Amino acid sequence: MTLKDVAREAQVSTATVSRVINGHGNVSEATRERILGVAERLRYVPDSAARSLSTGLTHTIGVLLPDLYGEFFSEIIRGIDQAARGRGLHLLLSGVHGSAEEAALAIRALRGRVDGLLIMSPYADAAFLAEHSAAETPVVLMNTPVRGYGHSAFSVDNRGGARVMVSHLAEVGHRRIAFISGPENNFDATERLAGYREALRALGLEAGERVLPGDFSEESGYRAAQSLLAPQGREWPDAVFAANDMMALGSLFAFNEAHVGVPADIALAGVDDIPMARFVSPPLTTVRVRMAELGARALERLAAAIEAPEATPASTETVPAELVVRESCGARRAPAPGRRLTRTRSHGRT
Amino acid sequence: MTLKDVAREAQVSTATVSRVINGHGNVSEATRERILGVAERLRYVPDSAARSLSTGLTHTIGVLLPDLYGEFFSEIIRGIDQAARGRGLHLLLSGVHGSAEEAALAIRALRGRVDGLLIMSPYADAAFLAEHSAAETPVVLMNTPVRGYGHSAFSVDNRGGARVMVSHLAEVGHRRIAFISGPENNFDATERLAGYREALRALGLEAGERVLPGDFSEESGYRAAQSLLAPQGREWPDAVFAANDMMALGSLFAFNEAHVGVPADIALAGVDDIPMARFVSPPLTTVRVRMAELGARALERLAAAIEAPEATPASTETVPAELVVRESCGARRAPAPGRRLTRTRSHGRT
DNA sequence: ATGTTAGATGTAAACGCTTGCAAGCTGGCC
DNA sequence: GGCCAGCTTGCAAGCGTTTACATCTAACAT
Repeated sequence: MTLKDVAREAQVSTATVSRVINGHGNVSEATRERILGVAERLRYVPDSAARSLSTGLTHTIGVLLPDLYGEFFSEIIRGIDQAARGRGLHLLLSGVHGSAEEAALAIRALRGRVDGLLIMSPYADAAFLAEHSAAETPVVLMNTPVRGYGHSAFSVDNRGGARVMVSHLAEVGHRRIAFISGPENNFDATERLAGYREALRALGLEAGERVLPGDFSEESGYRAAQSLLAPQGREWPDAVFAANDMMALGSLFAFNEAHVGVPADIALAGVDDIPMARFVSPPLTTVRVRMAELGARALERLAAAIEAPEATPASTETVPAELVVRESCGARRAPAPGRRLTRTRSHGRT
Repeated sequence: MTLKDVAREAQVSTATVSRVINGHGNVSEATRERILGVAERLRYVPDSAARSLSTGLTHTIGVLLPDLYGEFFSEIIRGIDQAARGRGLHLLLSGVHGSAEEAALAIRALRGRVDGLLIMSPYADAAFLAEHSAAETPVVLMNTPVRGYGHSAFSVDNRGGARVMVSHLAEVGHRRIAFISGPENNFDATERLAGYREALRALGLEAGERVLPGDFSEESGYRAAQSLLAPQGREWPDAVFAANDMMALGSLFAFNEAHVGVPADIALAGVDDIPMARFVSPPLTTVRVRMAELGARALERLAAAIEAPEATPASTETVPAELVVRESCGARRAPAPGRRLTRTRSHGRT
């Protein structure tokens, strides 16, 4: 069923049908209704490929993510989808796992398929985009190190989040605050580390600075905590701030094993607010980053840039991170009432 | 940069360029290389809208999911993406939140944009599809109650998984096995319930049958467990099998609160193997459903149906569910070594 | 009665690509 | 030398829409 069929059946030209379908004016009420009737009867649905070819618009935006795995990205996608739905846009998803080359390929393959690109990839710097994406395609970057190169960018305020956490720990009374860092080449990780250092400086706590290597894995957090407890004579810190929750959990395991009380003996905090953070014992104080919001806002901006490129100059925005205070940092004297996992008395059969 | 530009520059017709770009034979090596050179120099990238219009192929498949939220769907998407990437297919994602109407709209909007549809939606029954999707568009259903209506379908073996779990619980020695059910109108939930009942029957344990209402929420699991413990005179079951892990966790909380030892006093099991299942104490015995695999297989089938519709009759397949034995069911006498949350001695400040 | 105008509709080109068919060319064969 | 086969290339007609422009109609002003 094409436009032509409808036109023939309704005894009008394709132009008129097109006008009716697209709600352009200048069609008499009588014909409009006749055409609508025929279209309905014939179950006519416009072919979007043809439409795209003709108008140059796809009403689709490409989403490039480093991976489609896990809570983190599903949150972003959720935010993007919600915003896209509101604007009648479709989402073309592409998970770029490995190399820059793969990312380049993905971008190329999206050419002509999308009106704009939402990119989250460590490779997406200005040069890369200039090289691989069509100049006229609006691009919005998410959480990339690059800034101000003609593309809008949205980032989570990792640095600010880390600062707030350190301030909080200090406020609760901790002076020597250690940090378990993330992968060295990871943007989030380096920002969090920078925030940690900045805060220490601002609070005059540099003396207590101590950075332990980590790679965001639970395992690395576990090892970092162990190394902290190792009897090398050096004093334990008052608090351990892990660059993400998984490492904080790893540390928690290590502390538990060593019978080091959290937060009694050492306070603990992480970043991300993964679902598990609420469930462990003690519940983990952390920093919440609203990935869905980031996704939604990035899409909004991209949509604006598509509609009015001139009116939408490139900008860099930051999504705030919020402090989530639970018990692991020692701020709360009393544990939350009731339902917590480690209310468990040691059960049988051990 | 269009085909035409390349053709002009290379002094050949657009037909020849097209043949080279698409790797069709019958082009002399000399021209081929010249054209490739020009295309490279001009940074020519074929416009996919035009290509789609001409060939009727989009190399894109539409994915309709009930929601984009959470671990569950991100797993499916990951599986689909991986398989799609392997076949050079793109993914057009659509989260259908609410009504059947919304789903219909989404399907319509995808018309002409995709070569096939991967649908997971309670509304996607045969009549619905006949009504809203183009007859010539292959459709593969995921986890829907509908079967055998001309569309391929993939489901998780919820029923089998539940049976296996019950058998396992019985094997470990539990006779009275209670079940916390999921929402009544949920396909997964009803299948799991059916599996539970079947297994009970098969094992001659009907006497111990006891079904408690639940709705997949942690809260409902908590309440179910409480009602189980309520001193109404009725005996506790030996084991509680929750239709999903979240409810099992809720139950665990309730048992902990009541100082009922798991698995010493009551065994516990769930379904889903959510990440947290490994981390709680005792680690939760559960049934793992490989959603990524389901997604990947569904996509493979859809791709096959697109390439050779005739050679790919509709079929219904089931992705197996695996038993994951941890400690909550009482099967393991000794807890896993080392790193478990509740090794924690009760820490200070409580 | 004629010119003017605005609204309704049609005509046809364009969007960028693919592909069936035709045409040109080469060399080999009788 | 003529013919055929086979390879290379070009021509041009689509694919389904949109849209600038042209045309037509009727009402209205003069």
